Amino acid sequence: MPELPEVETVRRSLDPALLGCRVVSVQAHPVKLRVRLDAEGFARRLPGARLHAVTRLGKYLMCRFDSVTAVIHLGMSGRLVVRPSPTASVPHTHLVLGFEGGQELHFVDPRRFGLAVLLDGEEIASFRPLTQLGPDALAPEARVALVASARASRAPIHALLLDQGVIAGVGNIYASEALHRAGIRPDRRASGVSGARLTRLASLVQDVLGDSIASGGTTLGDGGFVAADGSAGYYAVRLDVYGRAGEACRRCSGTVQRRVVRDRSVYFCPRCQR
DNA sequence: ACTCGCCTGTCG
DNA sequence: CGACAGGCGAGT
Repeated sequence: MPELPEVETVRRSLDPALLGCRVVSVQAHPVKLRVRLDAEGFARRLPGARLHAVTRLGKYLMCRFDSVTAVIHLGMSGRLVVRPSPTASVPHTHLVLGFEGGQELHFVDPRRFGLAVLLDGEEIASFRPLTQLGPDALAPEARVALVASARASRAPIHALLLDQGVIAGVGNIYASEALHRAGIRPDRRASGVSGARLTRLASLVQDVLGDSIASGGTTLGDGGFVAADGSAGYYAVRLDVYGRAGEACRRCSGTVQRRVVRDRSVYFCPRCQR
């Protein structure tokens, strides 16, 4: 479910709640996520450790403790929620960290496409899912990286935006939204888009991500994304095309179309996107 | 550079 | 019942 703005929203809501606090208890279940959750490792290594920082790269969160870092990815359905201790676990809760000060961090992921691993400094430097990421989509160098990759790629521009090895953090919602803002059809071959339009697209990607963060991310329907304090994001009301098939384009008199590409929905306005 | 599989839940 | 869901990676 979460893309960069939602993960950043979670990160910001974790900071005030847990930063500087020590882990006092761990409940972990050895469920199969993207990789099996090492319940025994979490339970053995985390108690007594202090949380020093929560950082983000693309859609990954890194919770840095004294000598280990928990790397967490929310997949499609993952949530991180902070609750007062004790709070009963909802179904599909795979990890609960109790912190001094009476707070609990719950990691819940019904579909189990997410990831939670505990790594030391050496392991994190070679952890594949992280090392193969491109620059974070909000970093200045992401603009250069996107333009350079697009010039060399025969893939549709939409696929390039979703490629985490090019820039990290854009998912299905914001790929459609950025292309709409840029007036570029999603199926356009990346190398066929002019340099000027690519440069503009690269900026607009950052604009749409920033706008969404400012709104606390996108929450679609019930059971959708929530920040760690349980609050929903309200960027959904500002979406131009995502989820709006058949509705009026907000920039021209066209009608938003939905198309399925490799089992993912792509939304665009055929009138103002070329 | 694609397809498919991984999972559960919701909605029509 | 099938369609669909905000992601990723193994395999071809």
